[in-house]
Formats: sequence, C-alpha cells, structure tokens
Amino acid sequence: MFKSLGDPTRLRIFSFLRTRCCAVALGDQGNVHTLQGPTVGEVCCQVTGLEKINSTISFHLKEMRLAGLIEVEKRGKFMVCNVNRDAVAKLAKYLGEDEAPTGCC
Amino acid sequence: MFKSLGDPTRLRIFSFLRTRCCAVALGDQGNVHTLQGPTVGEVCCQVTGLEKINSTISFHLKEMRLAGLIEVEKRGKFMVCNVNRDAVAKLAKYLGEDEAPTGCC
DNA sequence: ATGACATTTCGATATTTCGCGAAATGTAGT
DNA sequence: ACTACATTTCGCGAAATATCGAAATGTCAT
Repeated sequence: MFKSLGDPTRLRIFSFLRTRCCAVALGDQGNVHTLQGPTVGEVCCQVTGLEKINSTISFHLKEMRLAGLIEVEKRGKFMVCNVNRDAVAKLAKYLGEDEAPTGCC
Repeated sequence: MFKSLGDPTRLRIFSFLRTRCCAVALGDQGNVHTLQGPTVGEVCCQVTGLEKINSTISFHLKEMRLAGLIEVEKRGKFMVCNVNRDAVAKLAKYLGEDEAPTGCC
C-alpha cells in the first residue's frame, strides 16, 4: 500500500477518492453493498484533467485494487471506485503506534 | 514518504529504527539533542543480515532522509539514524482523517 | 444486430530504481 | 603521518515502472 501511495498519480487518485464518500448499506442478509462512487472516466477527468489517458488511470486503479487500497465494483457500463477504509485505517494505525520498547535507550 | 516506505528494504529499515528508541534531551539553551541510535553498519547487520552491502543501505538511508522520514546525525566516526517522529505522526494523521464532506452521497 | 460508450489488455518505449563493487571521503587513534 | 574503520559517491547493468496508443472486451440503448 505504501508503494501504491508512493506514485504521484496514484496519490492524487487516492486523495480524490477520499473526497467522494464511500456510501455503504447493509443488504438483506447483512452483506455490505457499496452504493456509488466515481467511475474510472470521472477519476481520469477530475484527477488529471485529461492529462492522462484512460488506460493509464485504469492501470493505476488496478494497482491500487491489488494493493487493497481501493475497491472497484461493476455498475452496469461503469466501474465505480471507493477507498477501502478499513485498510487505510490499519495503515494509519501502523504509523501511529509507538513501537519503541520502554527503556530501550 | 509513501514512496520511501514502499520499498521492502526501506520498510524493514523503518520498522527496525522504530524498535530502537529515539532518545532526545534538551541542551543548555533549550536546543534538542539526539543522544544515540543505530549506526549505518548496525542497520545493515540487523535489517538485512548482511544480505545487502553497506553502500546499498546508505543509499536507502539517504532516500529516507531526503523524504524526511528519518534523521541522520554525525557521531564521530559513525552516523546514527532515528525515525522522524513528527513526520510519521503527520503521515498517520493524514491517513487517519476522514476527508469526505458530509452528505456527499 | 448495430452503434455508441466505458473500460481493460497489449505492445512498445522511455525513465526510474535497485543493487553491487570499487574508489573516494572523512574520522579516530597511535 | 599512517593505519584502521565507517560511510558515501560513482559507474554500471538488470529489473521494475509509467505512459501512451491501438486493439479487444463488455454493456447499454435503439
């Protein structure tokens, strides 16, 4: 995930996706449903201002998905993207915790 | 910083440095003194088990220093390394905060 | 079915990055 | 000054990465 966030384009994508809320609802069987989110094309427009080609954004989104940073869901003709909040929370926790044993120095 | 943490070797270095406390003391004029910490050679030994050459570790430490992730200080013949806790805290804060505007979706 | 649209895959290319080993630099002690 | 040691710099090759554009895939609407 750090590697994923390490690329400037992906960090911008990440930042953009965070400004769009990740709507979630519980289904009948208690399963989680993501309701909506930006599409690949929308990410491309908003993040790079069409500076980058769709296929490039698609590539980065795939990387981020494989890293577990985001979730991508099919919505008819589109693919909608959302930040994986649990994963990000874990990452924040890792950075936030203090690993130094007491009295180490 | 994300890019820095994205490399496996550097993440191991980071993790190792965090287990060694960053001792700090106030000097006579209120200036901050880092007291001690692992040397480059020690990092090389502990992190890679001598799998990697010193120059390689030096390269990574430089990257991490330029990224603002660690601080390196001259201590006579040695260079001692410590995590930049403020920077890491900021990073954790960035990941931890919720950027989605209320009622976005 | 056909056309329009969204996205992904593929191939090619340019750039970056990592790693090693040798040489250079710098410091401490004798 | 000389030696021993710690670290950095440099040159280079190998591998990974980012980007583009074209072609392929998949979906919706007519």
